[in-house]
Amino acid sequence: MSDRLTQRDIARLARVSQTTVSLVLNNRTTASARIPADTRDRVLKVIRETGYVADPLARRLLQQRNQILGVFTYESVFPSASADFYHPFLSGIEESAEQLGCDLLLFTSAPVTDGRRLVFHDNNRLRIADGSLLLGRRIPAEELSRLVAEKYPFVSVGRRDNPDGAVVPYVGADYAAATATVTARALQLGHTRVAFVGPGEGAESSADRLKGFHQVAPHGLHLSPAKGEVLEKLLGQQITAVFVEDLADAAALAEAARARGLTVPGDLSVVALGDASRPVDGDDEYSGFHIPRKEMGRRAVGLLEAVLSGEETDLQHLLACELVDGSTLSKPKGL
Amino acid sequence: MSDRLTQRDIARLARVSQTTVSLVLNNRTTASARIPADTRDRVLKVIRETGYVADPLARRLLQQRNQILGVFTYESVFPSASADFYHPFLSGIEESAEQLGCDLLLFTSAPVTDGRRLVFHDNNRLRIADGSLLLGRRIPAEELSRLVAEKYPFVSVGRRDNPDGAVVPYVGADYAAATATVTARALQLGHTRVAFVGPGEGAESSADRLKGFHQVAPHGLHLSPAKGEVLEKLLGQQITAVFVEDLADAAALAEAARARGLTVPGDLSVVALGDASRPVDGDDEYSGFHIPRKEMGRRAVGLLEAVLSGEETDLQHLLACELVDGSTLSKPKGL
DNA sequence: CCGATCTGCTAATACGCATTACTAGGCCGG
DNA sequence: CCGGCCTAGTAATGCGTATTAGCAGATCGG
Repeated sequence: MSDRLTQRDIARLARVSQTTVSLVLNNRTTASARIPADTRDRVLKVIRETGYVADPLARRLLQQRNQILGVFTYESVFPSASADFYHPFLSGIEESAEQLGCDLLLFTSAPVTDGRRLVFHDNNRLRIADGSLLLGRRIPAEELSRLVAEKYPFVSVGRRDNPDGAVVPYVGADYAAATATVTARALQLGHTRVAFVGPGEGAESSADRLKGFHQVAPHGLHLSPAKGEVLEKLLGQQITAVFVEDLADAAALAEAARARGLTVPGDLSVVALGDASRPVDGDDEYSGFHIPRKEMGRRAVGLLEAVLSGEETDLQHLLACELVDGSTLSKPKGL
Repeated sequence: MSDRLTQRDIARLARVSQTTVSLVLNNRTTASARIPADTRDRVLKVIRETGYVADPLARRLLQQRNQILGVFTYESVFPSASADFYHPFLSGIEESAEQLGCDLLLFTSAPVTDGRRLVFHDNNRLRIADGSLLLGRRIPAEELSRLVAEKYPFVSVGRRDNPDGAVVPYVGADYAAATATVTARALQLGHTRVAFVGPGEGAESSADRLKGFHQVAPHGLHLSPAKGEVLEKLLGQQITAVFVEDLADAAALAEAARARGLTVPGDLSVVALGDASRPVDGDDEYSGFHIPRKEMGRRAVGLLEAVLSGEETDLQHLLACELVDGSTLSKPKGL
């Protein structure tokens, strides 16, 4: 068995030129080039007999695009711990990429330093892809501004602050609005002493949530993440409803409260401002909201495709979160 | 609009020829063509500044390496249901690819038909990658033999039967040995009426397990997967130990048995021949074995790399499964 | 019966890259 | 001062395909 068949081989066998083979293959029937039925049939017969298939590489070489979308994650793509959290994003991305007929290139070659990757290193291969999706809790502003400056087509999954002058394309979740909504609901139920638990800064997603919280509860307490002592402080301040950035932390907090003999939501309402970044056991349904992760992935691919095909569209999208009317938020005791 | 950069662009910017750019990029220092340090640096500087990367398609067209490994999954890469099952494979693949400095190309462009993908379709892009890893429960023999015939470098994750005459490179798990071992253990404990639950055919992984089972328990019962009526049959045949292909099915069976007032393992020992293909709740630790999934991923990448660099090695590897001495296998009642 | 139009096809080219062959200029030894 | 050899590159070519320009022969209109 010799090497791969080419159009030349087919041409030779059918006693026509390579051009004719190509024309027949692609069904080209322009004014300047037409192939009569009998010649066409002769070529098709040879193609059928040999099982010839055009080399996709040579084919794509002539076109501008590669049909490859890059996926750059600022943490590992398949980390065991946060796998469950990132999975829906990737799932949505895969789904849309499949519909577009694009392959996904995971930039695993980017060296990991201090647990995170950087797009820009000495051998960055970003340009292999037509454009890329950026994923991760936090993305350094320099990276974003450089990407914009170099006109590299990309879309961030998750809202990012614009570095000076540059517009960062993204498909994010509207954490601020969702947090404001659930906070307002708690106030309506009669809670007056409320607290926010989480970093509230650093990543945009954290800042947005805190912002939404303070919009509705300007004097609400803000504590950093969850150890036993957080519970102490909450109780010391007679907090009756707590809003936790990460569902996993929320679960830990609820657990700790119950371990101390408190009831949830009776003594303490616990609201989760998103999904779990690590596995959680127990089957409470936490009040709060879910991040539309799969949809974010899908829409990010859609936006990237729009950018790549030169369409003029809004580059920044916020999707609504899905509110969850769970079992961990109720009226405060005594009302 | 910054069109994609080419070597010509780099050449123009660095005031050299395209050839020189190519030579610098590939570190060619043959007798006939050498580039002095200052010219080289000038070119490299431009490359760094522009972030130029060679077009992988054009590169592959000339039979070079790309530092891209393909990942072809015969089911969706990120399916919600079996995510947990496939995750460790991908995790291992990612880890090794990262060490090799390779990116991963997920062939999401392959159209899904009847829930599965096929490598060979009219626009297959396999050759963009240097070589590929194949993943999935079942891979059609035609696909494998065609891959071998076309001399495409690939490694299957999971043992595959060789199609006629062809040798399929793989890194698999030794299901037969592991199943034989746990079956033997059950017999040692005194079980005499044992059954195997699962397809036992179709995929190599199923066949191997059944084979291992029958090696040790030639007259053991074989039932197809788990509904309520499976339990009926088991009880009707006075089975005391059952070996289930899928941990998820094992869990369902144990659940059903308990619902009927039986104890596990008292009345019925339940052995899981592998990991769960879908989420399972309950926190039993099932006796049986685990599939060394992450290691399989790692080793598959290693084997592919060896193949790509032309090393002569064994193309077929079986890894031992990790035996689990869980809580669902004990002596049969009355012993 | 001669130019114009049509028919059926092919030669040439381009895509981006790697590679081979080759050249122009400098240097050295004899 | 001439032939050989080294240096630092470049021109040319080919990979397999799609596309454009164009050519030879047939047909047709006037």
